Amino acid sequence: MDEGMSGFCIRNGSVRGNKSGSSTGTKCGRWNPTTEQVKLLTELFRSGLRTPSTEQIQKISNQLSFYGKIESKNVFYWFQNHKARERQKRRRVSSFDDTNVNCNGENTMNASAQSSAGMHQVREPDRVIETLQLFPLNSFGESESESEKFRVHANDCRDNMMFSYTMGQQMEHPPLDLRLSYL
Amino acid sequence: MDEGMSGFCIRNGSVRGNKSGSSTGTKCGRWNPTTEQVKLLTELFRSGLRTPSTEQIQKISNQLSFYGKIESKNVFYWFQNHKARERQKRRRVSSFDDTNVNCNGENTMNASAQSSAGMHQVREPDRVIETLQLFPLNSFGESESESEKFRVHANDCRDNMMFSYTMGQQMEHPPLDLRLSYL
DNA sequence: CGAATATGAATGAAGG
DNA sequence: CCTTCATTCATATTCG
Repeated sequence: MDEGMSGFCIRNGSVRGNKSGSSTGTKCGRWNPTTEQVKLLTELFRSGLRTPSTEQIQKISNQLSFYGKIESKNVFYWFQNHKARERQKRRRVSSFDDTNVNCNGENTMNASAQSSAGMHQVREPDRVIETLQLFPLNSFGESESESEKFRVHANDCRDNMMFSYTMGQQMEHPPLDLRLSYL
Repeated sequence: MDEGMSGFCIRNGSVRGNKSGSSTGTKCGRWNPTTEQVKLLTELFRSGLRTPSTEQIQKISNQLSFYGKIESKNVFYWFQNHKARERQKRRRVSSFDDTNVNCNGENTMNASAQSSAGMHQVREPDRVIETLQLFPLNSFGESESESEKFRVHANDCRDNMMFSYTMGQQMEHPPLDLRLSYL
């Protein structure tokens, strides 16, 4: 089935772990952030930066270009995605069955994946905020964070006491109603 | 040979030897759907469900959890992949010169792409963000010696200042200044 | 066993 | 901001 495989975008660097050597030829295709870039971006994110302004994007991109090719739009998209997924992640982790989550966690995910799409990793426990804000803006991380969204899942994603009927009750029949009309 | 792979592609081997014998390899690697789960998911797909909403995903996941460990994100990914690959095959089969040979457009980083990327952001009503003063006190900003004369080429409103000099790594003056106070 | 394949997972990029 | 698409990575499974 790989005939005609869309391989026009030659897989250049393959993994991002490129540290030396012919760094990503990066002929075309999409931006492949280096480890350092991801790390720094994550740091910024953790520091509370969520939606950098154009100027900030410019500067970040400029600085990060030291580690590899990068454009402003990459930074822009990165923050967009990171933020969005950080939020979506919360929603998607079902708190039903916890038999899976505790398996010592982060194994299959990359470093950035954990932050981005990783599941219930410990979110920033404390972003040692040495923040010295001059004006009462909303720059603070969590204060302005969830803005309009209320946190429905206030409790942690641990094995909270969900009403797990899956184990205790012996349901003689699976309550499966997967009809679209029901969903 | 580089010992790189610094943490990013953490392909930890801890998950080795998964399910050697144990049928329900509840190992933490990746979700391994059971036959019933796949069957039901396929049924739903065939019923026309393409991109379930969050609620639907939750319900499906919930129902399918009867057959084994599953999370919402598994359902989400399943539909994503299924749809994408259905399309992919489609595309492969009809490898005719479709009108949209726009694989060319994949030269993503061009003027149009940049402008578009920047576009969405420029719409920002430039609130005086200069007040964003944070002191992350993280490690990457240790070096004080960096000259404050950083000049970002803010010449153009667009972000057309990318110059990827991915030449090498000889200059190892790592310290960048990504402090928010600077940004 | 090792390559080829199928598929789960992740993420960059874009659209709306 | 939220959703969706496309591409790629990683791994389980199958096959020779």
